[in-house]
Amino acid sequence: MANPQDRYAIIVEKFRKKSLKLTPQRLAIAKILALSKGHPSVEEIFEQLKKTFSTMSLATVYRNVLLLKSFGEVLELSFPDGSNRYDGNRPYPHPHVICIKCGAIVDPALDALKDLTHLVAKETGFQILTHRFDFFGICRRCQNSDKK
Amino acid sequence: MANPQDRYAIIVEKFRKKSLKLTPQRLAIAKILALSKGHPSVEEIFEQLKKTFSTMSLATVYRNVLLLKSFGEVLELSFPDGSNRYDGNRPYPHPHVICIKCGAIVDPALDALKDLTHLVAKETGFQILTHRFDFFGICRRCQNSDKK
DNA sequence: TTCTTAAAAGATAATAGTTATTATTTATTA
DNA sequence: TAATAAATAATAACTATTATCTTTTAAGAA
Repeated sequence: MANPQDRYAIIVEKFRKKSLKLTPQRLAIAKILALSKGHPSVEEIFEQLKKTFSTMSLATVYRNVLLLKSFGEVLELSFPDGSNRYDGNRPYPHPHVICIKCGAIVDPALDALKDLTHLVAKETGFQILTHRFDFFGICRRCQNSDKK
Repeated sequence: MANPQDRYAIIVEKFRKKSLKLTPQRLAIAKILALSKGHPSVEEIFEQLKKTFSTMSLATVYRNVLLLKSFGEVLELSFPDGSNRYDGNRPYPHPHVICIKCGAIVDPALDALKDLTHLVAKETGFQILTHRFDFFGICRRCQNSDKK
């Protein structure tokens, strides 16, 4: 996991370079995404910030997440059930392991992937630009709680 | 690719076993999905069947795709842009290569994946149930047409 | 073949997540 | 401190999918 403070500084610098305003709401959203351990959803970011900003609007969260996505500073993970989760800490494609019971998302180390990309490019003739690798299953905690 | 006729027969048999009616619309949807070379969307299935069934309803396509999905006879591929495509020919998880220009979807042969699943299970403690592997890029045809 | 009926189709309303719009507020710079 | 371009807040609009309800039909029985 990248240092959250470094990621936060990088994102703020991106805003500054593009002469975008550093509003408190915007910075707070950036901070949550830079931490981003739990891969939060827009709704979760919104709920968390309502405590600090009483007038916080859901649209503001959507707007800024969209913006950061367009900068390549946030990775969007959309799931078959329609839900979207975000990673501002590691905004480049990487594999995820998702618990279908509790929704937890874990980043496994899987170095073998680079080789796969080359293999696929060779086999299909595609120029591969990005990828998405997700494993779905049940985390250790949920496996244990099921046994009770 | 599995034999489309076999896949069609399997799906029809599934309907029969569950005492579900074999309506012409239902059978036509099943046939398109059993072929399913191009990984059609609901909209594409609907457009194609309107030619044969003048009163065809979009809801009927959704209803039957949902049904087949619940039987495990169709694999749903949902994409970040919100689009959904379906594979009734190989309804089990397998990797895809998607062209971001023309939307073509190709199934590469990638035997290395089984090992990855075991690796991930070992590393994370998850019980892995399914997965999703997508490579995004530009197909050979679109690479060539760009050069013009 | 005709009759019965449970299920499916068709048409459309409802839903949910996201994006667009507009008036108000605010960060930034001079 | 004032000017203003941009962001926020509130809400309307949009889109893909699902639910509802009425009409039609497949399938088994008489």
